[in-house]
Amino acid sequence: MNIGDAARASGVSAKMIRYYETTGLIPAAARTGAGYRSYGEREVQILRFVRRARDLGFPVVTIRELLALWGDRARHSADVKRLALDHVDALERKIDEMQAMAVTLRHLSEACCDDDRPDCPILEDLGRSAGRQGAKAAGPI
Amino acid sequence: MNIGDAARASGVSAKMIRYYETTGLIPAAARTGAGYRSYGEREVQILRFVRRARDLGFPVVTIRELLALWGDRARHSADVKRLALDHVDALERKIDEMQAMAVTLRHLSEACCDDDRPDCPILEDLGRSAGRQGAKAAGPI
DNA sequence: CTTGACCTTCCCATCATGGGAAACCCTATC
DNA sequence: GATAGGGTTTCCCATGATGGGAAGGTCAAG
Repeated sequence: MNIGDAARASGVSAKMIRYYETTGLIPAAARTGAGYRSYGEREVQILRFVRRARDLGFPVVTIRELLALWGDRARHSADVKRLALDHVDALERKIDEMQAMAVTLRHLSEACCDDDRPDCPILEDLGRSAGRQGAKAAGPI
Repeated sequence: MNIGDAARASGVSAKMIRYYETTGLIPAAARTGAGYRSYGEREVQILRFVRRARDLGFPVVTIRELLALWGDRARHSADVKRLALDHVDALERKIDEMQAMAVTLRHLSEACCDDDRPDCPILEDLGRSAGRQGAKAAGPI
């Protein structure tokens, strides 16, 4: 199987397969006489694993650990679970941040008259200097 | 005011101020005889605007539009509102994606025995080839 | 005049991904 | 056997927003 077939079979683009190989996430593929990378079912399996983990939002560093555990028959499932739950925590932190942004923006938008007049609470919020966002180091000197 | 003071007063790092200047997001600062960038209240105000917009998750391209509207006394508030609500939509799409990931991972983790045995539904999910994730182009030829 | 803090530009790195060029290879058709 | 088309290789560059750091110039206080 050439890289294009492996890409189609795994859902990982050929570009990314090469990238994963150079960064050591996946082992280097065997080569044909002409230098083409060659893949079998086993390799496609690994690529699918990576693809699925990416779809679940795991960063590549964590996928590296997951792959290692996957290949370790003496693994402790608790280690896998910890990686998964740590990632869930990270996801939830980001979700909370974004929800806070969305709530603020919805509030401001509700108060916006939404017509051809220039008055706009959104711009007023962004432009008001009262926030003193940068005050951490600019406090009373 | 030098760039360091402007950074402290606005909450935008000196590095980012220079970056915003080179990308044209903010106008080039005036220079002292020695070539130092010089900032006044007006410029700090702009930087705070950018900072607040970044905190609300707006991408820089959109901040560019927001800044233009901010400076346009003939603006229509509806245009601002549209930018804000489009961004809320984008946030919500990402939130939904991440929540789906978190839900899947929590389900899998609940089923994980969480001890020193190797059996793990998380790895089983990642490794199962039944998914055929890459099947879009690999279907019946 | 020295010292330390500040400023300048320039380059590099992140993270995961894509685009594109130049060269090479393989297969099918003529 | 020649040619065309599509696949593959490596290499370089770009993204977006941010930080790190080096080499060198500047300013203000002592």
